[in-house]
Amino acid sequence: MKKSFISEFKEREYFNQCTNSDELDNLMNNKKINAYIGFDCTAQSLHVGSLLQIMCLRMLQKYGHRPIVLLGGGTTMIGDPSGKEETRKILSTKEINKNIKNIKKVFDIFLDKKNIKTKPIFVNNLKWLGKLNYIKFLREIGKHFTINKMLSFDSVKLRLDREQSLSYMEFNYMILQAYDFLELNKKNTCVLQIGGSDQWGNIVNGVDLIKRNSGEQVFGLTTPLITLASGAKMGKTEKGAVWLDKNLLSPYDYWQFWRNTDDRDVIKFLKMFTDKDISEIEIIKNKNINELKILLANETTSMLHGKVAAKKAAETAEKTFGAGSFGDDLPVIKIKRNQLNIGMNIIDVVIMSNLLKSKSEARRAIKNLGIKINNNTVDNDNSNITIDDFKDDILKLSHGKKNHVLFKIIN
RNA sequence: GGAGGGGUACCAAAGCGGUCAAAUGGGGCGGGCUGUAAACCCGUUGACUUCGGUCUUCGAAGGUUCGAAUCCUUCCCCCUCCA
Repeated sequence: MKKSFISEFKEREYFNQCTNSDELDNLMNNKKINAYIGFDCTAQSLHVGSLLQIMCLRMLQKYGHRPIVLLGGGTTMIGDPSGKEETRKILSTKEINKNIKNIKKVFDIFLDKKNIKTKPIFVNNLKWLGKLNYIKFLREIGKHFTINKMLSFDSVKLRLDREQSLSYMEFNYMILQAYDFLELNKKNTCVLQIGGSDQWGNIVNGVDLIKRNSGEQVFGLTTPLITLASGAKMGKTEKGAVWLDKNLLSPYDYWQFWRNTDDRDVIKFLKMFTDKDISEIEIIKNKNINELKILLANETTSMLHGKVAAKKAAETAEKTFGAGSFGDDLPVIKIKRNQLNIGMNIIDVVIMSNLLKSKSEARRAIKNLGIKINNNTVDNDNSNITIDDFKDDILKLSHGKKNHVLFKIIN
């Protein structure tokens, strides 16, 4: 039996809830549909927290459906209260537009634009939300929403239960998102909205609104919130977000992020974030766990940064961790030869490397034997770095096992 | 609007005139073990330092005092109960 979108969606553990799973499956097997996911534009790019949603769009294309990517210039101006404890800071239109432009690049990478039938449609809801007439909107759309029901949605309820303030502006967010769906349904024949589980309330409102407005049945589908085996939320490390943008996070660091996946999450991530067939994953799943992690890192990195970058990252990792050497994908700091004539204090060199932020931290790290030069532990924070510490004009400085920087002499 | 309670480092939470750069727990970072994993153990966790100390920090601004996170005044914010 041929796989369906919904069956694979479930197999890959993308499935959380659906307004009507059977009918949606039926519809998608008989017809190519347009489906949308909205993305928040509060940040300068997307991070792995949005990757599952992006994978959903890819899967739509795989089954011949057309993804609609909504970059919410309008809704970003309001701020979704779902899952948020506090009102977000309000961004200016200028910032939002800049973000949208940069975020779009992510989709240019992940989505196929060649196939005319599944070529993604990009929309910005500011186009319609920005033109709304308040009175007209209240009469036509607002009448379909009861406050009683709105108060029952988690996004609102949780805030109120904790007596955290929720502004009238934010309170309206769900109506705007519902209106987006209606608009896309009318203009782009969109019949499905996908989102994270925290979007369920917003999505259901859209489905209801369309039902009341035109009687048409449309669908909502959500993906689970990914929690790591360790209990933490995925995608945020202490060093910051795992960005899907090489200017914000290098391909090497992206590769490392996946390479360092908890054992217990590896198979799940292979299913979720790679194009490997489920059947293939079933076959290899008992292979050496470290090989699987490397596979995961290679697959995810090639998807985002390309095969060449992934290979380079893998080679650098191999050399750095395996051979105790280094690869050329590590961050490089250039240093002038004449700076080394008198020697440089080790503390200053550590600061220059950006491995640590303050001199105190650097001293502490040295005291804790956490700093290495060319794999030799530094045990004295007074030592000097001179030209003799360089081999072939290169010096590797390490903080811990995983953080390395190369210093390269330029003349 | 009335009556109480509170705002402490990344988070939670002690401290309530000097011994407080501030207990403890979580988180982070480093070390050990290992597999660039988990668990566990150890160290560390404001900045600068000639390693003697110095500087900035306990909601904000003033004040009392030889000396304040700790006492007083004003202001801002949050919570609980009443209207």
